[in-house]
Amino acid sequence: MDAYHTDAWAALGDPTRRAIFERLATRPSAVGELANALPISRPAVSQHLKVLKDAGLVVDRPAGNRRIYRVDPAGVAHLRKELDRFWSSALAAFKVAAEHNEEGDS
Amino acid sequence: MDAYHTDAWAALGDPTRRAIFERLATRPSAVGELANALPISRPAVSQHLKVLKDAGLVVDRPAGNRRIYRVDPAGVAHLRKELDRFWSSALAAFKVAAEHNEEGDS
DNA sequence: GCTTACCGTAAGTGGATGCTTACCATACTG
DNA sequence: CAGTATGGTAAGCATCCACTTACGGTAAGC
Repeated sequence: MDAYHTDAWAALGDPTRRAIFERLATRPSAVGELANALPISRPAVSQHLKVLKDAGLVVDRPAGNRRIYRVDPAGVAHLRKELDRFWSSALAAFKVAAEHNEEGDS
Repeated sequence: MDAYHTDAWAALGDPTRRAIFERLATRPSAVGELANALPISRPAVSQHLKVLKDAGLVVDRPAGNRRIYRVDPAGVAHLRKELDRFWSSALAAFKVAAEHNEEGDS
């Protein structure tokens, strides 16, 4: 339950997917609705949504004729945690290096 | 001064580059040193470093024979800010949707 | 000055990827 | 039951990307 099929980082690495994700965060939408607001075709949006869904970032729910996509809370929390870990591990030693900024190799 | 050549998100989307970045955050290293610790060749590391450098995430400094790469504070701060903006814009409306979680359409 | 170490770049290659059009399945509408 | 709307998927394609080997160029060691 804590392992996702694909990397959320890589999934959001694509600008188009980031745009889709941000738009979904603003408001859950149907596929055609997203495609209408983006400069790409509807199948392309569908494929992007598949990637996002595979990464656990979005979930879909059938709503009559259409299919509503929305941001997945669990995936967001997971990514949030991963980002926090990344930052902490990155900035921890980084701050130490900043202290040695004056001169340390001599 | 606030525009970077390439996307930091996309740069860190690659797992190998994330590993390099984290390792550099832990401790500044030379190219061969990184290549020795990774399952890829030295030129591959060089190319990854070029991408990271282009994204403003790392800086390099010649040290005698070798070339030391380290994390760039400005790039890290920039990415941090961008991530914060992303999260705030994403989670703002997302929280609203969570309140409607009980049931709203029936 | 010659050899060795370190590194960036050029060239080439296999595989991933983002996009398109075409097609099929499902659900609402008359 | 047709006809329309919505969307997932297959097939094809052009591009990008990560990696390799080969080469050139600078700095240290003898």
